[in-house]
Amino acid sequence: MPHVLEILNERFTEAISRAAGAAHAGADPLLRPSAQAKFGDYQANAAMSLGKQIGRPPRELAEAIVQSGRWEDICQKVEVAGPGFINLTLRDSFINAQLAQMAADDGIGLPRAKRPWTVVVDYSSPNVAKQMHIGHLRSTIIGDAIARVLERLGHRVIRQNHVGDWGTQFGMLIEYLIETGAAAEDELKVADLEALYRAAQQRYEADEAFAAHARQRVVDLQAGDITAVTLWRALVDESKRHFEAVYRRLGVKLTDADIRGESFYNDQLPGIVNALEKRGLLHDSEGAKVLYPEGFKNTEGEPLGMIVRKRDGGYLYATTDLAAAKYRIEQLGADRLIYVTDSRQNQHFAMLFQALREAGWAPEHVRLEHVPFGMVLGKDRRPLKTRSGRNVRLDEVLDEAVERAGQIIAEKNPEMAGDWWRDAAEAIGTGALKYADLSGQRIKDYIFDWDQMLAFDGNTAPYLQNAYVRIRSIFRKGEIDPALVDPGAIAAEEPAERDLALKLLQFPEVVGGVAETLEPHRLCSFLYEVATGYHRFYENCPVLTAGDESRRQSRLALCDLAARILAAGLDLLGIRTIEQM
RNA sequence: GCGCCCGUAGCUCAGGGGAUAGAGCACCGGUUUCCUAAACCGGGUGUCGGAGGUUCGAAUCCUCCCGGGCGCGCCA
Repeated sequence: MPHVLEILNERFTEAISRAAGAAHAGADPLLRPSAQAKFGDYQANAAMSLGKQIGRPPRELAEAIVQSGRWEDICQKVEVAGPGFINLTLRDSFINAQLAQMAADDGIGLPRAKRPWTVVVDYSSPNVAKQMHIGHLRSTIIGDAIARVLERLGHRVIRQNHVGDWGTQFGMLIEYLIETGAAAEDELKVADLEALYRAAQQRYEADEAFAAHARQRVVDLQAGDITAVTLWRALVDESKRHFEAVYRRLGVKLTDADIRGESFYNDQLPGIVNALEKRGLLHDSEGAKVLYPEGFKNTEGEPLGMIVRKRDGGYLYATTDLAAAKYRIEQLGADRLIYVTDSRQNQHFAMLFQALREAGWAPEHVRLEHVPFGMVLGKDRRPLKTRSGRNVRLDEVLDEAVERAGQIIAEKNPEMAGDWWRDAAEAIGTGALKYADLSGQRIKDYIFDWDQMLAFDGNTAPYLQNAYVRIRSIFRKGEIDPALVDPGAIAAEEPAERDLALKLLQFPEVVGGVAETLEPHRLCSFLYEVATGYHRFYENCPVLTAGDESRRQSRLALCDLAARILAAGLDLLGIRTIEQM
């Protein structure tokens, strides 16, 4: 089912090629929702630039486009205004028909990709033997939303959680576990991974003999020594349980099956270096093997390189990233690679992508995309830390979010109690936390502010959840089963109804935009507009007491469609809706 | 030094070639015999960091500058 914008686009493309010549059949009509109500519902801005291009007065060209087009069935008014704007007012019957189609569709008008991509989304990527902290929040939340959106549009999404499960730090951890006797227990239980890490690190720094043993453990581990490997695996498993618990609470779709850590690529690394060497891409620099992707310069204006093998023969993250990308393209069949990491890694990914092209591992048709995001800052505009200067743990953040949400709803709706209250607190608390992260342009740093994210006014999750709750409340009160509402009954009459209807019809194009730009905040802005539109409708248009029955049915159907879009949109963001709050 | 990113209302943020730059918060004032007032309505905010340039048209694109953040070979 083509959505409104697609239909308009098609009509305009036709009209333009008729009015301006077939040579301009490909010209973008530049359709936008109108800036102001008096300019209609949509406006097409192509005549101005196109007129200039082909040497015709823009207004005249606009008139010609209007004359050449077919509008009667979809527009009640098409007029040229100002220097050459074409303002469209959609026909109510067209709006209603589109709404009916959308409402009758289980997918609420979201198209399924005709040629699905295989997309690998790399996100979250916490470190084994460390607690997940605030630094993992954005990648986890943004990555999950992106994966959900692509999945919903019918693409084959492969989540990859590239956990840090390898490296020299495991030597000290293993040595510490042995030294303290924890290793001797039947089942390794690490109450606090962070504490373990710190304790081991302290020993490492304070005791030279311990450090020497730890370094030996690294060698043992790499050599496959049974004791070292067993303890390493225990640490990994323990960490996975911790990750899993956080993901479940956060409502993030990552599971154990999505974890493919750095260690997975270990035995591929020598092959990677060999292959690069064979292609003549590597240079020797003080004993290290270095690849110089074209177009990168260092301080002195000399080529900037990526070290793929250290002087001592060890490998680095660049090597692992190359191996992982190659694996994703060749083994997983990916034609779109998405990396959700903080913006500081911009250059690293630019170089990585260039290297992948030069090595021939990423053919031209494979899209390589880094999805960078800014930092989480405190109100003081400094990176968020605890009072003692440590990273804020994610489980602590979640606890606080839920607790604060619980207090707020207890205050606003004292009748809620028990499981209802607890469930609502979870949904609102975690929803607020996630939405705050998703609703701004992801490239910017964002200021972490509990009061703001949990506010019931403004562009927040609770506001959206409340709009949904108010709709559901109507159906409860009227004892009406939404499944029995007739999608064809919608007849938007009042301005508030019409505004809401037009907004709802934009859902498919907005979701499509997110899939293209990988910017979830566009969906947030849209949902916020849906919610404000709904609240306005709610104030102006009684539903249950609408008077005549067909109007009542129409409004019920509009309510249900709005509820479904709010719920579906929030679900794409990984945020739950609830029945009461 | 080189590179990347950011700079929009007092605060938090949308808007990324189109008409008079928008929300929320905060501040003031309204609205409830009526489906959740957890809402809605009204009131006013701006050298869009600055200067040039491109364009019929610039917050948006280009150049330079200022301010802030981050990154620049054996960590990830």
